[in-house]
Amino acid sequence: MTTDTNAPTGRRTDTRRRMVVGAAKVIAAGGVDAMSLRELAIQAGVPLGSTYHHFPGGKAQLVDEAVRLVGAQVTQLIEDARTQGTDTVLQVFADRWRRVLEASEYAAGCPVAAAAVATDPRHQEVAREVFADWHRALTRALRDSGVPAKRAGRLARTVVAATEGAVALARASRTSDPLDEVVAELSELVESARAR
Amino acid sequence: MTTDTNAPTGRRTDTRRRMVVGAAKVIAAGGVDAMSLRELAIQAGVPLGSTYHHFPGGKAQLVDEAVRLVGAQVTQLIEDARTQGTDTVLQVFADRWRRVLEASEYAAGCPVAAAAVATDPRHQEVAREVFADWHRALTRALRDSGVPAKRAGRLARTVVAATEGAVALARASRTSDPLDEVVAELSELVESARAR
DNA sequence: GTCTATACGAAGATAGAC
DNA sequence: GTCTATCTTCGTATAGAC
Repeated sequence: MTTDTNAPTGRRTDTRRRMVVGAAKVIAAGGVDAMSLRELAIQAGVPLGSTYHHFPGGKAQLVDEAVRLVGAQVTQLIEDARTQGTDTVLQVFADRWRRVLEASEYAAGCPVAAAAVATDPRHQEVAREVFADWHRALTRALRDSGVPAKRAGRLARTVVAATEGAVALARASRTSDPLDEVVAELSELVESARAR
Repeated sequence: MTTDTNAPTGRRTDTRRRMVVGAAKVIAAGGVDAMSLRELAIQAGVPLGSTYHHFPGGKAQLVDEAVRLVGAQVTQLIEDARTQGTDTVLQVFADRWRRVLEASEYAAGCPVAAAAVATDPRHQEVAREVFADWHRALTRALRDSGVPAKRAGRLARTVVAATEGAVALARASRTSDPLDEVVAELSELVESARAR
């Protein structure tokens, strides 16, 4: 039963997830305000009313879940790169956003950043938690690659900030050049932090 | 006549500017979508209909003017610091945003970044131009302070990206710590770029 | 020329039929 | 439990009175 992927319950579960994924995409492209439950329900092929069955907390809940989902995915990405001893965690992190940018022709960016600049403090809090997760994971990765513990935290924060900023610049200029340039400079910075 | 600050025409001109300044603040706090012409008109003490007399292009025009205004102010700030030989252009740029963050208790950020992630390509284009202005000014400043010409452009881009990203992180965490950390790292980077 | 009143659409959310 | 129809509010924009 539970292995039957065509079962009604299976489809329903899939629908719920598709709504969260769809929400993440719309938020990444236009911010929290641009995400309409109506349009999202239409795109997912479910009636508007059903949205409140799956998400009793309404729009706020859906937004939070979407941001947390992307947040967890990226945290995992960083963790995987770290445990595999990849010494280019920078690249892994930046490439994730490069793919989002290119796949959307620079229309979409980072949904966590969108939540960070939302008016609702609730969404900002979620963004804070996700950024903190990324920061922790990146700090560990930098320490693993030889950056002194005292410096790693500050450097990891800069990696998150610079990359997020580069994504915004890339959207404005419709080029991934900002991301390339920032990664190059961050690499220099990490290298010099390792040396001393 | 033109020096009479209490003249009706004087007040009108002031009203128009106040609307642009007010728009910039709302955009900085909640993004382009959060800026309502209704609320803005109320706050400025003018009827909603008058908005379209001052800004025939409607909301889009007001948004663009607001973003360009802040953009020009910051460009001037960088230029002033450069011509006065300030070797901490980084600090001047970052402090500008630190003030915005603290004055709003971390509710407001950069309106240009907000335009960069807007759905309307028109606003993104304005953001691109403003970012380009800042980039040019910062590149010149870095060259003046001894950074090789070939490196200065890349480094300036990183300064803009990292600072903008730090503002977003600061809003999420309701602390200016990210800005401090990023400025510290950027200073190291500039210093090392000067040395070699 | 300045402002009042309103048109028109879309948003989030819910009530209630089935 | 699932979906239809609707309520209320707020957005941009405009028509037309003064």
